[in-house]
Amino acid sequence: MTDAPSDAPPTRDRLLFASADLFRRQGYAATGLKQVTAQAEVPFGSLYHHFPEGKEQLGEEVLRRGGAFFLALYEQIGDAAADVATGVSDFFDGAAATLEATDFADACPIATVAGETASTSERLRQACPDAFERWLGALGSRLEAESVSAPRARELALTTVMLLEGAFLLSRSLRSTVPMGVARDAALHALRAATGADRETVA
Amino acid sequence: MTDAPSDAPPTRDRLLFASADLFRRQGYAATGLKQVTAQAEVPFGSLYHHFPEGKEQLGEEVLRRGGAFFLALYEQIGDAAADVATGVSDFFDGAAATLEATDFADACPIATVAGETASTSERLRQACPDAFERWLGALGSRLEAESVSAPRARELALTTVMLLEGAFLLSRSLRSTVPMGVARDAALHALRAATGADRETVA
DNA sequence: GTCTATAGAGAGATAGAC
DNA sequence: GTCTATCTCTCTATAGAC
Repeated sequence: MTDAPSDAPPTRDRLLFASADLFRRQGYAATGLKQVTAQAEVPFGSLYHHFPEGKEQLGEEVLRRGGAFFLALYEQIGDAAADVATGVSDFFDGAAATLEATDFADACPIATVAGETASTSERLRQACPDAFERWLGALGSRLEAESVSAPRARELALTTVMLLEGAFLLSRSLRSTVPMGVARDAALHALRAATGADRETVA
Repeated sequence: MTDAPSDAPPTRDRLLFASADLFRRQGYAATGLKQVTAQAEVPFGSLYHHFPEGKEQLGEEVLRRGGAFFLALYEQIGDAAADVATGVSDFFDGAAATLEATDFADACPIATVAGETASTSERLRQACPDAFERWLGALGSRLEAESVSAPRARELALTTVMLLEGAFLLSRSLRSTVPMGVARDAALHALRAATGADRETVA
């Protein structure tokens, strides 16, 4: 009942939002908690009130929120699209637009931290496959709804997510949206071949 | 002439080797120079003798060496393979075997640092596209030698590298070589379609 | 050139006033 | 529950003996 009648964004959310921004751009280790509280405009001590387990708890919640955010974004775009392939294509286009608009800073909300912590923090590592699996499940379900077999749907979902993650890395590194566009086309080609839009070119 | 008659691995190389190992596994920011010198079994002060510009210089050289190492590895595997698609498949299989042998710690020599520093250090960021471009050039050249047009060769090379990077991230995160295997199959399919091995299934 | 000791800054975490 | 001040530790980097 502490924040029931509150109006402005709650302190805890401001901390999560600032952390998500900094972790995604700079990585987990390079981001200091002082920097987080400064950007969130929150007194330093409040961080340990809302996240008593410290930086690792904050990191885990940021990963879970980031994963859920990307999932929701995909579901929204997927719902609006005519078919799975179109939805995926739209998602890649949106990612390219965001990269360009943010000077190639805002990419995947979990990739940078996932790479840093895969071998160093079991708690943070575990949060990443949890997010990835939800993405894979969402994409796979839509593919199965378009008559793709379950094993093939899983392969296609994995391929799509890997292309997306690879495209984020190369686009950020090369400072160009060309990789993202090429990845979109590659994903589109694989999905259309499996879902029947290009059925005539396959056996 | 200081290290001319030396036999054991030179100090400078030991530092680069240890740094490459730690940066790849933990990331750049999470790795301390104390940890580097300890693992290299080199006195701390020697680091600044060999790398007077400090951590950033060390990071840059590690990225350049790592990129060259992966290029040489691919060229070696590519030379031994019957065609481009087979060489790429062998490379992915080798990556999967290494991941499994190192408990999913040893993946791409530059990906982790590339993600961390893409938006924070222009010096380190720049070293990554330099490496990526050499990989893309090597793969593209082999594709052109198999009669693929230059623009299409570039697209296929990009797709292959993005699948590889995405597979490294997913495989490390999920602690499974399944993503790497799926990425190999996806790359194989795209390459075979373009180089003619499956010509009958394409227009 | 090799190596030790330390400077100075900043990290994560905490105690305790309010 | 909010916020300030500080503790301890570790970081990068450097000075200077050998």
